[in-house]
Amino acid sequence: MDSTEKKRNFSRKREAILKAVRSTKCHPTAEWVYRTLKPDYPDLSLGTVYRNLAQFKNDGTIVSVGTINGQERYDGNVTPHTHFVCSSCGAVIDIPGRLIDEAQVEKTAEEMHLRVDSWDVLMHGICAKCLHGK
Amino acid sequence: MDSTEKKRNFSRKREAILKAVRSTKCHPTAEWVYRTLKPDYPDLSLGTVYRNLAQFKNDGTIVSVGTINGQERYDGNVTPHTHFVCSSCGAVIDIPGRLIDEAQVEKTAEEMHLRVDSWDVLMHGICAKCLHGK
DNA sequence: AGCAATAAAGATAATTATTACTAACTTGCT
DNA sequence: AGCAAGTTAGTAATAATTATCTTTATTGCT
Ligand SMILES: [Mn+2]
Ligand SMILES: [Mn+2]
Ligand SMILES: [Zn+2]
Ligand SMILES: [Zn+2]
Repeated sequence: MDSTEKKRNFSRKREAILKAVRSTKCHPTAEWVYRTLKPDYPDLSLGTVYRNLAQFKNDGTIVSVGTINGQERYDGNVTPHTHFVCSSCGAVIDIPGRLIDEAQVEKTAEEMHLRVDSWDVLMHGICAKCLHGK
Repeated sequence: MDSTEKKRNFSRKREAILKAVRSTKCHPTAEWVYRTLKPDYPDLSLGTVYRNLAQFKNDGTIVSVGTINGQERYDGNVTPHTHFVCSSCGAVIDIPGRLIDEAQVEKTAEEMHLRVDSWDVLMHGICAKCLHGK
């Protein structure tokens, strides 16, 4: 048995939080998850959302896109893909594929004596909606 | 003349801040710049560092690597390159090259009706120093 | 079902990075 | 030197996230 593994009880709210993150493509913030669930879970606490998101991120159930405009953005889609961030409205949009040469990453890692666990590509620019005036 | 352009006076401290960012490969935080300059500029204020870094970033004089462990990391090297973040010690290390297929980015941008201004590749893992026990 | 052990949550306080404010000080120009 | 506009120090205010602590919920067992 692994001494680092922690027993985890079932939690209705934790399930709801995971479901909420997985239900959207908007790459939500903790705040978004909180606001979304609050009507159905009136006694939900923001701390609970933060705590569980951190937990899910920690064990790889969800992933973080990074901090955009001061807020961490999460993603329930853990299959590797690329992200685009709109500098105007802050939207985070999925781009299919990795756009990167995996073999070259491996080579670079070896050359520089690094252990590479993951990588992400973040594109910046203006989204279609913001480009079209409205 | 462009009405958006603002007159800017010379400032000894602003020059020092830029020089400090350019002098290192550590991808410093505002705090690091402040601590580094403080001995030579005893009345330097942290707000001044933040204000000028934001300004430099804004007009492209320096660039931001993103927010790592809650702190924005800057880079005086504006030629496109890749970054590696050590999950253990937080070091940000330069990786030469872009590792990405520029033509494919262009194609994707057009297909999805996005205007892509820039992109960065961020690798995560364990750095050489942390891998070797110490 | 009742119960003890412990995990999870709610409420709130604390922390931390960053931004805003304002009076005093510089700079660029005449 | 004298003025207008830009910049700073010092400090207060924000805002996201984390920690704490008490209460509640879940689990495994009798
Ligand atoms: Mn995504
Ligand atoms: Mn760099
Ligand atoms: Zn947009
Ligand atoms: Zn390291």
